[in-house]
Amino acid sequence: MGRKPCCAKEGLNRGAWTAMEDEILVSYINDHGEGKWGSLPKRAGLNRCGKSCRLRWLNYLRPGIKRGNISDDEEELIVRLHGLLGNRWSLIAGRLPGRTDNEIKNYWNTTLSKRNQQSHGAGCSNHPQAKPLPPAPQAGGEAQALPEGTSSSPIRTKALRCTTTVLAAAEGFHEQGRAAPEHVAAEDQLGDCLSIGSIDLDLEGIELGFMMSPWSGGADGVGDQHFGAPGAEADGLEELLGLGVAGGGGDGHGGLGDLELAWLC
DNA sequence: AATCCACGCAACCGCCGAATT
DNA sequence: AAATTCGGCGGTTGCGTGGAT
Repeated sequence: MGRKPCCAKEGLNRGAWTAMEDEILVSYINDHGEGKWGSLPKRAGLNRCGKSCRLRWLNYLRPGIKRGNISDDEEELIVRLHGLLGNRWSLIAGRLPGRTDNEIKNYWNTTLSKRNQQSHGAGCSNHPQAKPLPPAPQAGGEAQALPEGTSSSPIRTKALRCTTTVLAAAEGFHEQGRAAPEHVAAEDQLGDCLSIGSIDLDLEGIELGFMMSPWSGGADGVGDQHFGAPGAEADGLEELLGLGVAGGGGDGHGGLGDLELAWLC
């Protein structure tokens, strides 16, 4: 499909934003609201591409952004969510109010991935950090993750890049010769490295029920504020992850639509 | 004091799916 | 139905900074 490349236009400012540009962008968005990023620069009088404006706003200028000083609780939550979701930074960020996907991605790449590497080889403990990083979910990657000759019918709600975790569970069932499991206990498949809880898939009703195990809650409640009481039954992934519930800081990230479930049939 | 190097972070790039034409 | 546009995401790059030599 033909598509003009963003930011290809010559003469646009690139690189670090100036205070003046920030001011113009904030002022414009305060007056006119977000959106229409493609035409925003022109309307606002910014010599930037729309994507650049969007990125600047979402990651740095938006109200409520927290910068730096990632707490231990936030860090643990990042690690846990990364173990569950892989490199789904926007989803992870949606669980950390005030944090952006870019910041979490950077934090992971600079800090946590190193720590993960250091602890690699120490065996699979109860901590996901001790587990090798899951392969980054790639577009269409779920298909190749399935055994040959296996057809899959993913519930593809929005994101193609998928939850490797759930697929891994499905794979495990395939290996057990169960073509169409009625119930998938993800915890069994994932081992205690991911003590997220058990996942029940009712394929007939395409209903999901989750029994959650305790998440370590921190002093500020980051770890458990969205997940309900331990053992409580949630209504699905959305509640499990707190996606779309309480807005996750209202940044528009996350949501059940971002998740994909796959099963073998 | 000067240079080198490693690290962290901000920003860019390319791709994708959804929405629109 | 096909083409195009838009918004969004994750991976990667490159610059600035601080520490080591």
